[in-house]
Amino acid sequence: MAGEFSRRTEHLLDRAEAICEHRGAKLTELRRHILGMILDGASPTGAYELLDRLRQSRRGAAPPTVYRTLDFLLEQGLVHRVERLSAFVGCIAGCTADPDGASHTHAAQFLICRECGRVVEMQDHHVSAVFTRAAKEAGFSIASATIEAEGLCSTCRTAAVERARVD
Amino acid sequence: MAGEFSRRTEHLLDRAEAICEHRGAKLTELRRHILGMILDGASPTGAYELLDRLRQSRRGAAPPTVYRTLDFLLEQGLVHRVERLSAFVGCIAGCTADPDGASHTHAAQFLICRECGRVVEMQDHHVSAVFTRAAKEAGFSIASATIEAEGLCSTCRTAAVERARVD
DNA sequence: GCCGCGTATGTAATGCTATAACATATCTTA
DNA sequence: TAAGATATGTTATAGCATTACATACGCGGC
Repeated sequence: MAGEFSRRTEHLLDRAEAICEHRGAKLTELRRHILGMILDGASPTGAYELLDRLRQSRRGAAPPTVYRTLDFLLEQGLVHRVERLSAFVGCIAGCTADPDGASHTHAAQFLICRECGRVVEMQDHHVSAVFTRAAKEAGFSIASATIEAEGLCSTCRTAAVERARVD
Repeated sequence: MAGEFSRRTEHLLDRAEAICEHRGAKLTELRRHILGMILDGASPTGAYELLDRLRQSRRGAAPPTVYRTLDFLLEQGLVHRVERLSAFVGCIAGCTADPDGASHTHAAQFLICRECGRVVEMQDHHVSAVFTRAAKEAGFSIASATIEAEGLCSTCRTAAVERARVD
């Protein structure tokens, strides 16, 4: 089964496995397989798409198979959920963290282009820090944050401006 | 039908109606009814809960009835969608905006308490501004942003600390 | 070794959220 | 009043997620 994923993905999987082990958690074959599919994907992947692909090698796979695995990966900070897409992406920071490091949560922001559908991930610490601080001032302690936006990526914005100019 | 909602809600509905009219949009009876239910609710309301309540007065109501109306209200900036809850809350800023004012979008942040389920809405301009600027630096222009968090509200946090102390 | 327990996965059914596609009604304005 | 635009009704279906219970697997203590 080795070589099933890209070299980069396999490398990340190895690191993720080491991180889990260090935490007393197990990146089982199933979990590794699903994390691999997510990491290998160019864009966020839906649970049922993961299920379809999983079924190619695992006959009896059903929704709980996938959702339980996703819960595990989310808990371990190995993947993010993009709320607006109900889809999942790998968390590179989570997969490459120092096993001795403390926190499991890696703040990320997602930008979704309306036009081309592409999703850009940002890891702007300042953005999450400002939000965390504002929440704290309201007496609220954040366990996990969702920061996402829909709009136009630079390419599509340029194209839109161009179209407007021609009209 | 007047007096169906709280005084405050009826007032907001009147303002929302004026705003729509000024924009050349119509806050029809159906739209007013659904917006009223949302504004009257203490916490975010799901589409199917709105549907159930709507059916008490409108026999043939079906999911599209509600979702189309929600689309309209979202477009007009009269309600927000809380992604993590798949639920809707009224946008006070949107309902009380100056009809001559420009933008329809009012940036809001939502804090959802894990313990008590309560949802706090913040309108911290700085938070959204920082996010918008960070996105812009990545070449991305934001049309609409989602900024939400799950965690503990001040009350539940205090209670949790108390419990920990006793143990 | 094997028993018991905790963890992980299999399996079937169901619930919740949202949209597609087409029909009908209402409103506007020329 | 006819024509077009907007709003709503109606039926069906798609997509996302969970519940509940059964089975298998791994591992420490006896």
